[in-house]
Amino acid sequence: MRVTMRDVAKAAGVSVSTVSKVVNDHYSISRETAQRVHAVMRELNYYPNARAQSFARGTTKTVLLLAGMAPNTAFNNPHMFEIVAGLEETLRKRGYRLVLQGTDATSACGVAQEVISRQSVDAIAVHVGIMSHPLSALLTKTQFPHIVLGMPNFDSQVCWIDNNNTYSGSMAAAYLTAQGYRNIAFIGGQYYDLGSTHRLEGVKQGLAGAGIRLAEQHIWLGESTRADGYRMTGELLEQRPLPDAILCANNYIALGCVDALRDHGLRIPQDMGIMTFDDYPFSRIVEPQLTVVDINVRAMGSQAAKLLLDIIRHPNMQVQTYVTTSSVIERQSTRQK
Amino acid sequence: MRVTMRDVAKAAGVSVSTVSKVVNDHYSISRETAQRVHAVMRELNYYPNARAQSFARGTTKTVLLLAGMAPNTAFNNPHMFEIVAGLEETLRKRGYRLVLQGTDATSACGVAQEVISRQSVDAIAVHVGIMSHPLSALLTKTQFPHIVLGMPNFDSQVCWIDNNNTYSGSMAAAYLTAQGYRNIAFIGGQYYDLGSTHRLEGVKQGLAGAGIRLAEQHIWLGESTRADGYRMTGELLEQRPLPDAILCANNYIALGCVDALRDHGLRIPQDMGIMTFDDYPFSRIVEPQLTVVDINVRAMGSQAAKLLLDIIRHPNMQVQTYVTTSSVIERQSTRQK
DNA sequence: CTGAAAGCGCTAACAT
DNA sequence: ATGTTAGCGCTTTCAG
Repeated sequence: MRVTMRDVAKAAGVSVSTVSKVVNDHYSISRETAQRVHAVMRELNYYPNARAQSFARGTTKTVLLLAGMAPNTAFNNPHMFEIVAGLEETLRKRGYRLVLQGTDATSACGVAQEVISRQSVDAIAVHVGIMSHPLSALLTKTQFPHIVLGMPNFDSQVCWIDNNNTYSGSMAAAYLTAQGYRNIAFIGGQYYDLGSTHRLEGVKQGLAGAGIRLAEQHIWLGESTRADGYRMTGELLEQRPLPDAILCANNYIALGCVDALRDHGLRIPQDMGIMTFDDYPFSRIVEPQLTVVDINVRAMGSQAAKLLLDIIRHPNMQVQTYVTTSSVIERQSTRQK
Repeated sequence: MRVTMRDVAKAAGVSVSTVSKVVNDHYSISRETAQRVHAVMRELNYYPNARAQSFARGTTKTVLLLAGMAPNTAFNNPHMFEIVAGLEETLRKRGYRLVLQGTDATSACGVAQEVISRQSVDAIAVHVGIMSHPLSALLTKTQFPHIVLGMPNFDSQVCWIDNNNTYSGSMAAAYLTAQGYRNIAFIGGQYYDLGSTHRLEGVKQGLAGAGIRLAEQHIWLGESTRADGYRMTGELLEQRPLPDAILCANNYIALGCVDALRDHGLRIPQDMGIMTFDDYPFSRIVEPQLTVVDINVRAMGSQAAKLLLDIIRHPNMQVQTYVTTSSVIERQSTRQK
């Protein structure tokens, strides 16, 4: 039979409540009894039953992550799992566990509803990819401790955290201008792609800071695919004067951009500098390896965990925050000073 | 205040045990009472408290995954997270939850020890990347429900599941011979890389089945890196007669192989066929896109979940099994018939 | 500083 | 078919 607190209490000649206090480092316990009880616990190989603890305490020390996990998600969106890893690590260090639950945008709200009602976890993290209006309403109405990983693309009172894409954009601009580029182009996603839009915004700001204007005919927006990156680059290359560097909003677009430059016989970086965002998945595969603004999404996950634990303590607190975890990684696709 | 079973019982004019039986679909409950109680539950918006359930039942309906999750794991090893997704999906469909815990090979055993003693989960899945002798001993000694994802590279009595790399190897060989290739080479990882070794074994078998022998000078083994793939391909190309196709044990090696062929002025697939294993991460990026034996690791995760649930029911059952979830994806790196 | 005792909300014999 | 009741193992007042 499993050894319980009663067994320890009996063997140590104290009451169960004393054992409980020892387990929980209660201040009122004397050094001697604490030591004695600890010795007995070790001797009997006692470990408190986690289920009983969470029942008695009314908390699970557990956080649920709701995210889309359709087939190939790990391949198509490794960033998400890197955020998860950061989240888990920091939660673990603070005594919490992360439970994973795959779902989609339509059923996420129902799942959250049940989890909240059943009190099976202490808080919920929601990947922005499955956010919806009903879920947003549920979270704000119940005030259940939560955080959304990524800024919702609609107006919402939920707590969220996202990386500061605007800042990353201005970092890219600052880097390129520092390398002497003066005539920069941007190809990216459309208005509903908030990440791309913010990066573009930051690029404009960064360039403005250097007294440079991003010409309208040097901004191309389309789909975030290799194919559309190729197409946009083609169109861009028909403009005169040619830019001296192209900033791609993400890896997929960059991949098409590189293809297009090769097909046009333009050398990187001699004829054209290339820079993009995120160090994955392709930036190190293409020839030449790409200079990027790397975004440490794991750090963002870690930050999300910290915020979430704060929110658990203060459930009515609202946080909506950008974190900056980016840095430039200089490679061969831009000319070095 | 939260609504409990007592409230439901009172409002429905029945006892708590009846409510409990309704909640659990006990056979002894009449249709009428079941309906009435359900109605009350809905009206009061009652959901059973998960913590109390798991305390009273003595089970958590939860599985723990122990895996290495150091920074960049999601980028370097997306396969692992795809397995996780498959595991989670199937567990969820059967009423179980997956909790994630990052750890490393040295601390994994202690973590497992504590989890088992505290009974905080019903079973453990362990990624083979963090397996160790002590952990193996712990799992076999305690007979705690577990499954190792991947075959341990040492002799062990633990339960494990792995994909059938030997079979995948023979599939590759069968495909290449069917396309008319007759003089095939293999470049892969060294003996301790079990995946590569098994693939090679399968390739030999498959070729033998077609009456072809894999010549010793056409087998090169090294590190699983782009650089070593490049090196091995270079050495291979000094052999005469040249092979008509090269099988690469994985994407990293294939990447270097493609580089080397390009540098030697050999066209793919006109001068040399290329084939590799796994559809990620690079097989679709390189020019031309690579024909591969795709291994559906998500299906393996799903299979692992099913086995684990069996093992929970029969804790003394031992399973050590290979699953075959692979298929050939024909692309442009091999000549088509 | 320590102990007694009342729960936490549900499950599962057992009785009716 | 339904109800009674004794736990599950720990936490947490409240007395002492």
